[in-house]
Amino acid sequence: MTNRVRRTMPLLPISIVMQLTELTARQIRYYEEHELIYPARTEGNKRMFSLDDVDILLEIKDYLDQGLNMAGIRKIFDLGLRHENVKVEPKHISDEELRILLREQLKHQARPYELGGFKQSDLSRFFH
DNA sequence: GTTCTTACA
DNA sequence: TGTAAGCA
Repeated sequence: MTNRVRRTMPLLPISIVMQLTELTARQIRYYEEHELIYPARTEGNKRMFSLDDVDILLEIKDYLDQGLNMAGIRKIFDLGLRHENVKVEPKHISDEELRILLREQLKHQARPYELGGFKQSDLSRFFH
């Protein structure tokens, strides 16, 4: 079984995802509504989330903590700035790729300081 | 008991 | 976003 299948396989009910991400059911459904995640459905119409979904939700939570609203988050995803992690095996990452990854990581970790004190309304200006 | 949709504050 | 109603 490929890793991709493992990550995209719908396995988790919303209750588990809530604990894993510390997001409310309302929020999780809201992000699905905005097409940031695409959970599968059971015969009984229950949502089933994949590990990829959880990963994306955790990333969304990061942006939320940084004060971004839906508009800002959507912009980041649409722009393809998403941290599409673990897509490559660590062994196959070249030194150059590793430098780029670390640079991106530092860039994002630095964001809280750069944006400290700003309110959601302020931040949204950069994503309108 | 849990999740779903819809709707209101 | 939280919460409540009415279902499945």
